[in-house]
Amino acid sequence: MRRTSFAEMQCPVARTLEHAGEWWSLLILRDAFHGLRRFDEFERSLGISPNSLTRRLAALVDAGLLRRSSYQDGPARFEYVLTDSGRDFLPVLLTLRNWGMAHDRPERPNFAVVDARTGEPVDAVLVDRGTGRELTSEDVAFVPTQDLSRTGDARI
Amino acid sequence: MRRTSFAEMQCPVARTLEHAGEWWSLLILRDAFHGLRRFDEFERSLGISPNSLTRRLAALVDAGLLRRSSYQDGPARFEYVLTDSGRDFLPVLLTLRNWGMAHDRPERPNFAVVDARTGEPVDAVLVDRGTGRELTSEDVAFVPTQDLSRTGDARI
DNA sequence: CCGTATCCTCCACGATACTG
DNA sequence: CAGTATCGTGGAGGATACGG
Repeated sequence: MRRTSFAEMQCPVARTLEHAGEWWSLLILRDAFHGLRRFDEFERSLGISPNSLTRRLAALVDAGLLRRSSYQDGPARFEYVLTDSGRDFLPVLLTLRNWGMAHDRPERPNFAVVDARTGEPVDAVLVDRGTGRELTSEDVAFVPTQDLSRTGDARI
Repeated sequence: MRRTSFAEMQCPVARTLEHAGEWWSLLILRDAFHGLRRFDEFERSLGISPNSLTRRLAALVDAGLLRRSSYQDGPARFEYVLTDSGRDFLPVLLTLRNWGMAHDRPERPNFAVVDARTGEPVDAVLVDRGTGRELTSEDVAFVPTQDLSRTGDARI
């Protein structure tokens, strides 16, 4: 056996890694978030070889992160657009980016609230329901909810 | 050239991928967050072959995410502990996990807000500063705070 | 117990050429 | 333009054996 199947592991991180496939996949998703949709756009942006791109695209479609959508008949043309699942990958990319930037630059990564679909920053503030007081990042921390952490055998 | 060097890319996501190395690396980091430190602990937890583990551990130490720390002389013994950089990877693991869990179960990934000092739940709501509208987890994604990424003992 | 050494396999990726 | 076909390679990872 050459490769342990991450898909069969209980851990949701491992399963995610299985679906995300290879590193190229994440960079393709990143470009998709930037609005790229067509084969040659990805090809030029990434400098990936066309056959590799074909494989990665197919894998992402297969994993349900991208959808292959016809936009022209005659000569059939397709574009690759993010599904909801694919869009849910944005936080992963953002944290990956933050790590990279934190270790390139003096600035540390900051807390940010972004639009779930577009990734655009959202100017929002946390408000305590009881007191009506605004909460800062000094006041609170974010932790996964009970629902998520208490899922039987699901360990990170 | 077999592999494009992600390290040379401008994109911080790509550079992060370069440093994280292979998928095993992320699972090793995950285990490190769970408190594992020794070779055989990782080996048993992951089911990874010992030589692969040696390579991954060395790569993570080389990338500055783990530190190889002697804890015993005589028969020299080492353990592998998270550096600050390694600890900064926690948000990546969390978002990876959230994605995996969101696609296993009906519930969407979410975060709970807790008091930074006591850990007590805080009943708070996100409000858009512009419109005054309350934001739900459907509207926004969270990029964890610096505070969270620095808490070494943060439960995953 | 904590690894290292050898050998091998498999597959992601690149190079190149080709097609409707 | 939007891919597919073919071929070759390097490196991750497993199996196994060995050592301090």
